[in-house]
Amino acid sequence: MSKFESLPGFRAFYPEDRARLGHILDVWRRACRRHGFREWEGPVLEPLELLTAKSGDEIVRQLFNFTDKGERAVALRPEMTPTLARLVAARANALPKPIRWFAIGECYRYEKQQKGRLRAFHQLNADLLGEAGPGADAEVIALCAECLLGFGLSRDSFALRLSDRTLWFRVLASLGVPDEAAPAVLGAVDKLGRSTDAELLAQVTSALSGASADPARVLAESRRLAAVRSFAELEAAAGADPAVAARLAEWRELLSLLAGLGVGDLVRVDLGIVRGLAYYTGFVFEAFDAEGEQRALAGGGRYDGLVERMGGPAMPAVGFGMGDVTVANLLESRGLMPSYAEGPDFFVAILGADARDAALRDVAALRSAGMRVEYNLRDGRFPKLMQAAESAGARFALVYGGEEVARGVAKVRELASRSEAEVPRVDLVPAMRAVLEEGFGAVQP
RNA sequence: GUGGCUGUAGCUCAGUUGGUUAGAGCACUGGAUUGUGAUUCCGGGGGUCGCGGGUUCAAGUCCCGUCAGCCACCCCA
Repeated sequence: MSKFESLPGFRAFYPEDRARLGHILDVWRRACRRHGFREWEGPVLEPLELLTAKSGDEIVRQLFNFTDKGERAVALRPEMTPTLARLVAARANALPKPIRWFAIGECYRYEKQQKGRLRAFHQLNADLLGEAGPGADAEVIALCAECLLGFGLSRDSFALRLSDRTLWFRVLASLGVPDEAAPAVLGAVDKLGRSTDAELLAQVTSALSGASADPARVLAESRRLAAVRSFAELEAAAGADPAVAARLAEWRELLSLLAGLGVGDLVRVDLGIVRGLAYYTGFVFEAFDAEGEQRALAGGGRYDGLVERMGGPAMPAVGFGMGDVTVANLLESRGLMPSYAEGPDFFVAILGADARDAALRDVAALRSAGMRVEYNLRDGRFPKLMQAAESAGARFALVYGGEEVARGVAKVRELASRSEAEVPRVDLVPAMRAVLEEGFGAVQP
């Protein structure tokens, strides 16, 4: 055991772990590209004030922040959205709209870790900026779904809860809640299932201090709206307020677009989702595990005011984030995590010193042709070498002994079937290319 | 940040009322085996029992502290 341990919440990735992580990142990247999103990347270390500008001073508690040698207050990025806002703001007028961008990067949060939550994790962020209509929301929600379907998850194993902070704001306004008090009331809504009635009433009362609205009525109406689980219930709950009714038209459009994009069956209306974050302004959604643990897998929504607040022009935006830790847990529990070991194409088994020179020439030739080749560094006997080839994860072994070299051939062995064929060494590269493309039959007599 | 549970080999674990030099299986590695791989046999490496202190003739074992992991809160960008 080493004297050193890794820092809490930080992971090291052995090759098999890295292969699993790579699988997740690959699936995300492919899904984003299929949707026409372009990848960007930002700095891991950012000025502290970029992060507090977005989320307020309270988040410093959850940041890896310090003062660097130039006396700058800096922090490891806890997310990528502030960086995105800065990049977009800097070229806002030059970028063709809509902007479809995604990023995959490691992010850091100074929190006490537990299941599904570490201090360093990889996160996918996908954002669509410059389009205010429901078409953008639909596109991003569909992409979120595709980023999970790409793992081979069945359509009933997860779902997307869809809610709407615009609708919440309008309902609260019709109850006499002033705009500036609405986020605090939604903070109470976010805790509906977890706090006692007395605590909730106290929180709403405090949020409404100085306003004319009746806290008990606001709480009761909020409870009713938060219980809405379908669009039909939503229509019924909307009431007579024309501002609320107008919003339902955008709901209809969004639901229709989602159906058109083929993910309508994955969406569940759930007005109980309000997202704690104050900067969300419209539709918000959460992907969650529909079986068993019901854990949250991704979250996002519309944040129309953020780019402007970060110093850019007014720019509508919608996006989501998805972390590797919860996704990995889900795939493991569903048996969907591939356990492929990245083996070489060929294991060259060198039986003796008299064959090594010829074998290494062929190793070099195969490698130059782009094939992945491993070989035994010290001479070994046949059984051990076949074991070594197997445990290396190779599909084929190439056997080099004195006999083969003397006759100018190499022996090709398919490890799984244990069948063999001989190939003249002068034809080795094209023959092995054919084996990889067409299978072992390409060299069998 | 608060609370609960748990720390013995890479992994899963055993270790007696405190008592010799801390063990097993798996894994790794070498040999039996000088060209056809899953068996078998023999050998080897790997532990300051998470770390520090205390009690004791004696601590993996009891006590305190600390760190780490897991879980629940908090938070969830």
